Amino acid sequence: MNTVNTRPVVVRMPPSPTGHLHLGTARTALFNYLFAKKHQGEIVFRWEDTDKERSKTEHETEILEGLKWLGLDFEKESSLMVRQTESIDHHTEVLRKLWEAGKVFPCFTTPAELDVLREEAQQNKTGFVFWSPYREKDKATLETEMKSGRPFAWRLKVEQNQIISYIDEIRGETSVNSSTLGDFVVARSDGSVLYLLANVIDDHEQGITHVIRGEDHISNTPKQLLCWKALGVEPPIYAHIPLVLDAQKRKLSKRRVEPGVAVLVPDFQAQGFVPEAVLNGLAFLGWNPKITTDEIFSLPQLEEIFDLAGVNKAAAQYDFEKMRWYNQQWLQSYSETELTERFMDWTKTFDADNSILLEAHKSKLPAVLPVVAQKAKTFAEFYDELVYFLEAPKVDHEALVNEKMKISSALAKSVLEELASLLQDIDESDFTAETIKEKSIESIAKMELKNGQFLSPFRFALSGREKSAGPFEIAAIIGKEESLRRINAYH
RNA sequence: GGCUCGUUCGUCUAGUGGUUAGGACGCCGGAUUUUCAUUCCGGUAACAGGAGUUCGAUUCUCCUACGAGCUACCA
Repeated sequence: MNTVNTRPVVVRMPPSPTGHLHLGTARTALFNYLFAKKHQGEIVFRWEDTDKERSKTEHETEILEGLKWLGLDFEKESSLMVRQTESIDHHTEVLRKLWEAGKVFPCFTTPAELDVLREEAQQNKTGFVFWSPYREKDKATLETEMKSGRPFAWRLKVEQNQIISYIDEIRGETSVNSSTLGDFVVARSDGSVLYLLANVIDDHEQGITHVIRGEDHISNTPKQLLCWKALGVEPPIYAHIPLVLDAQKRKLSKRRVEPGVAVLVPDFQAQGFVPEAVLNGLAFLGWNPKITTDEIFSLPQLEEIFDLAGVNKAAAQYDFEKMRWYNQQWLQSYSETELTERFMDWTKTFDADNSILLEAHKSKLPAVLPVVAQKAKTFAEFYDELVYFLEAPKVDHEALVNEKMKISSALAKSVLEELASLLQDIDESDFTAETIKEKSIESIAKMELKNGQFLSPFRFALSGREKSAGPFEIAAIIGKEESLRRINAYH
């Protein structure tokens, strides 16, 4: 299955700057990047910007920046960065040579006529295959026809009834009969070359050895192989990676996904994912290292173990929950200071309102954030969990009462009084979660209470919540003075 | 409709001509915890169907079913 190829590896990354940075695009970029790294190869980054209507520079920026955020710095890593529009003249030149060589021909069948034929094929329940009546006309006739100004399209003269087969690095051998292809269009009348051919010309020009792209291009491959043949050069190795599907098993698209589910790289940024996690999750969508069951890998580690053989054939359904899990794993792997730094950076751009408050409490964050990271999976969920560390909750006497736990208003009051003196007695320097816990247990025994009867009012007075981080941790983090202030607020 | 590709727990996947078909997410239960979460332990659940090859097929072959992609003078 391995095609012997002694040339140094050259892959390419050819995005169209016509939209946002989609998960699928990012994954294709990742796989190309990893493959190149693994084989000490080169990367050609090519903007396929020939669609002038839809190509936008802001998309270019977003795509490049988004990839860079993920850790894939193509500006730095690419041996060549080009725009397809720069080679338009060259495309036209190649087309002219193909015409001279009799590989392509002008076809004067009009779009309207083609529509009729398509309709017919549809009704006869056969595939629409078009063999142009102009394919066998002699050159001189066609030349004069062209000069007449009649509109035409350039078509490749496809040999009939030929088996076109190739070995896909991921799927093995696949073959198609050229009879199902017909003479397909490769350029417009004005000589502007279409994707199918332009792509091949560029790949050739740039010495691409491996084309790693999405499965949605699989049916283009036989046609492109024919283009390579017309050019008279050896084609590269093709590898088609499986599609990413949504919950309905359709090609993943931002539009069809449930609200809150991130699909575009900017979505992940806004929700407070860390790039390592997104990249990690992306790598495992349709790929598996096989030699281990570990699933947490950094980019450098992936560079080591990545192998096209580990890429799956079947399309993979996208699971946002698992992405969130990857994020939590990464969040928990950071040191206090790193977590704080990353979180603060994130709030500055994505949560500016709270950023100011957080900045004011910055010194507390290293202690608070690791606790928060146990509960929240993304930065966007952090604030809600850490706000009570920073600001005193509202006093609410009634919420202290809990019939189920047998906490009466009077009991709550005495618990908080006990707590106040308990905390007061602990020395500032010894105000740790452990000590507070120790003393609390003594008080619980002394008052002959159940743990919950004591700790529930404790938790609520500090956090204003029934569910929160542990009261000992909160107290230790906010400190003696603030803890007492919150408890005494109930007097 | 035509062409092409694909099919192992709900999801991502490992795996082999003979395995108790393994791991992860999710879910459920238990332990720890005052709670939620974390952590630890345990559980749930899969080889699409049929035929063939074979002593034996989840694994090899064929057929069917289902799914998806493509089907532009877009990329």
